[in-house]
Amino acid sequence: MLDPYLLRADPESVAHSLSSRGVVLDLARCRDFEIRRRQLQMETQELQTLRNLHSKNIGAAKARGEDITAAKAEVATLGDRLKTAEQALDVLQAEIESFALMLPNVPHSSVPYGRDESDNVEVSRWGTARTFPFIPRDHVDLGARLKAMDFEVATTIAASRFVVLSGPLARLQRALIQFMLDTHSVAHGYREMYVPFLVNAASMRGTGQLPKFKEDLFEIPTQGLYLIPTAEVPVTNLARDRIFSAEELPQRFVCHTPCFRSEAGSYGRDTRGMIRQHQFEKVELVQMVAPQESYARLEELTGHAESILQQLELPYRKVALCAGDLGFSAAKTYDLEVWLPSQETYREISSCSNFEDFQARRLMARWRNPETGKPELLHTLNGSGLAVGRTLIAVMENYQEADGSIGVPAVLQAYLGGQTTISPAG
RNA sequence: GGAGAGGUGGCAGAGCGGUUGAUUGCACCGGUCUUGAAAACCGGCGUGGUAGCAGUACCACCGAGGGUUCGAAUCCCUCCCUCUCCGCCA
Repeated sequence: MLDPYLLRADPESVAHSLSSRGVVLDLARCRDFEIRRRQLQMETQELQTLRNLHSKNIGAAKARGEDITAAKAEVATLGDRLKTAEQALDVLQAEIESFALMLPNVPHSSVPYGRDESDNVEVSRWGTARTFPFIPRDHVDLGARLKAMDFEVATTIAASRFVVLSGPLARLQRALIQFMLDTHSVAHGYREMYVPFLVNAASMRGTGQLPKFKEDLFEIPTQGLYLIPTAEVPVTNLARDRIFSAEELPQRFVCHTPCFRSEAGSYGRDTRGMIRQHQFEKVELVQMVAPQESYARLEELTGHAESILQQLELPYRKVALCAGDLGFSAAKTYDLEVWLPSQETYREISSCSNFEDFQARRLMARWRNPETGKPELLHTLNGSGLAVGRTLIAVMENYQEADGSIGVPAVLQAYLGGQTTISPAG
């Protein structure tokens, strides 16, 4: 959520900032909200003051043993007027809030200008794509030859966009998760977390999935719960309604969870293979930090995600999202894109964002600023470190051999009991 | 699932219809004393909002939401959560 003061005091500047991401702010509506809110609130408070005054006098009179029936009659109509004013104010404030909840975050000044994906700016590249003396297969073919990746049976068990992994690929996926968790917790200093995979509506609102993106979620209406689309939701909500001391920051968490997404808006896109599934594994990095250091932390966190790709020796590039391609809650985002030989292109495998105080305001996640002594909103960040399903694909495709076997990256061999290759025969 | 108890400030814990935003203790911050520290003593110490240049004034908040009342932390209703015992269960 945007700063309500700013929205009130200077809606023009908010409108200008949002226009860079193609969002038009209804200025007339903002001004109308402000005028009505101010008037109703003052009226309500005046009536409350009056009522409190009368009630105190009645209390005092009663204590003196005086007759209070006349005084009571005098206040009789006040209650109704107050109730009317309070209700009108409630209605208006709810209207203002639901309006504000639909507004996306303001892009940071360093975010490149642009309308969509094609305007994103490549920041760097790492590694070189292997040249194959044969035509590289995609992960679907490779998985089928290993008899370890089955989309058809998943459809009979659940629906399309699910997969069943077995044997060496199920184990390889587990090895990737272990490797990522170990790296981030031991080498990078994140605290490993295990959290609920179902969360309530308040948590979804806190990180920005609700109210605007309800259709992207899997919902359990009978329980009032939602399946998490990313560990970002439960982990960031650890800071909800909390005030951290300066010494407690930064809070840094790493968490592996399955992620559930309805992919409502992507019919027909990436229908082949494991690129886009309703359920996938992800290791997520989350930080809660003091505002003045959040952009330095974004660079750091992105570097932590990059180190996984580097250790797996997977070629990738780092891209700064342009304003028009930014997610709803993000002020700045780097995407990491891994090289997929079968598609001869880079595909997103991690998304690292600084949300500034956008999520913190919804969450009431704060820290006590030593300079002011006051609780102030902190900044939240997160990034995939990495999307495990897509990492599995990338390893399979980049490490494949002509006979359909797959080399095991050196850093994963210890997690596979020293195994160096996965082959169809075995 | 059955039976009971309870949710109050950073923590502990009073208050159970009136001047209580809330006794007290601990923690925390400032001061006196001390060579320094501790102890003792004095003072301060929640959050959000409205008006104002400001000092300040006012409003709201005692799990959440409704209700009763001139007036609710205190009474009533609904919901959420926690604890204890029994049952069931990975």
